[in-house]
Amino acid sequence: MSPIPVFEELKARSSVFQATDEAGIAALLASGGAPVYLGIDPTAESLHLGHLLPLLTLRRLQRAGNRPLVVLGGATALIGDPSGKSTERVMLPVERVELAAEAIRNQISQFLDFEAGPERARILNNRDWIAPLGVIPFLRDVGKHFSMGGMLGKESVRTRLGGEGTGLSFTEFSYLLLQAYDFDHLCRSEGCRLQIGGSDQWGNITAGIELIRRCQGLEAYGLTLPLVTTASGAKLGKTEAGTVWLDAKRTSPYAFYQYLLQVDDRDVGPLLRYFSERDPSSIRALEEAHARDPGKRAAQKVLAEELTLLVHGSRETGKALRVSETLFDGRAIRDLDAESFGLLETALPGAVVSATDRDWPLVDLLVASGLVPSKSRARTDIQAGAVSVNQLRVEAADQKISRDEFLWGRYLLLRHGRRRYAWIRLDL
RNA sequence: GGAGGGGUACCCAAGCGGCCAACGGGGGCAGACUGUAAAUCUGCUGGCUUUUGCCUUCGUAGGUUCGAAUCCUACCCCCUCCA
Repeated sequence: MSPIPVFEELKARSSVFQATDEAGIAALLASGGAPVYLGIDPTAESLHLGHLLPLLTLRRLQRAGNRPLVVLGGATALIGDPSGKSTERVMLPVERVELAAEAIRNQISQFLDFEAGPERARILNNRDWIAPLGVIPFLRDVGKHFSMGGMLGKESVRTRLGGEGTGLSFTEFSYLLLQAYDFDHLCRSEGCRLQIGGSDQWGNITAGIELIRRCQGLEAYGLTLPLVTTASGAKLGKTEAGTVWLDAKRTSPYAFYQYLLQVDDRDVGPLLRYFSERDPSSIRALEEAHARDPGKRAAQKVLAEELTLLVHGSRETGKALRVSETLFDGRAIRDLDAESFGLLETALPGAVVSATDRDWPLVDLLVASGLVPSKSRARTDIQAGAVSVNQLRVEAADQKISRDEFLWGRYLLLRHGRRRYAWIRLDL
């Protein structure tokens, strides 16, 4: 167990954004075996970096002896949470939500312990108790406890009704009731008194607390975690190129590792505190080392390695590390052997070309490798000096690549910009 | 329901008959400098293409015109004020 109370630890890690009753929560968590509820709506078939803080916090709470209850929103994902959204959402098909729920269930499993005794984790699906509800009982038993005034006062509703947005449908407006009902349900069935969630969940969480007080006369608690953003203001894991997913098929372990390795100096300290397993004093030491010699990226390396290990396991992490060293530690690619290059092939995007041709226009190879979307873009970029082949910059847009430029008779290493690499393999 | 204002590329925002694929800013991409960082400076930024050019875009649908994002008509949506 932690040498300091777990709630204090969360605060030390800046992981507490809002809490309904700090003393009450601290006492509940210290008492041991307290069920803690975290809801995740399955809106995509993978979790992404943004889900990590709530999950890892739940994991910390479990290690401190509490019992995680993860609720997959099989029902709520069909309604759509307006919290934090400026426009009405497109409704998801039922099948998509079901697939997503299954996929996410598997991902969550790797973060929590399902074997332990009283604190063993459980994953539930709110479809199981919401779907059977009839409209009339729901409106009478749940709806009656909500005042329009209170609901209209919620931040998520006000921003949608107030501004220039697209307004808010009744469907999304009623989301709050469902999540509140979930908490009430878990309180009855599992004795759960604490819900955690992202900072945008505050309104939903407090609604549940209120419902529990009215229906059961019990006091329940809520805790929100900060929205993790980067120094440039973006949400962590959201880039122009897309989302950083936890699913290796969507974001390769190498890409995942690289994303974290490239984190802004200003962000790395806070991110370590949020995510690292290391204790606060060791994190502080790391930050100091990083401040002395930021070029080494000691802090980023720890962050990237630790999280890649957690999400993708040691095998993939080792691979991501080796590939990163090969590509960025300034060694000549020719000094490698074909076997080592084969490792790059498994980590980077690339393409296989038929050996029947004698030579290939570079623009075609760039398009085939996925580094650029079109030939015209490839030409533009070559002329801007953005492209190199086997670590040599190419300046001529009509450059052709001949067979003997392939290393070991079959591999070509393409680079676009400073850090995007791809391979071309000759199909022998 | 009435009066007015507005819908322009990823976002904001100019343009208001030809010189408009459309000023400017942001974002993004790339180059220089660095540390695979930040800041700064520079270039590019609708798509395709053998760079000659072709195709698509200024809320939607029509119309006027040699020619429209710019004018006309209808429709849809948003904002402000009045009821």
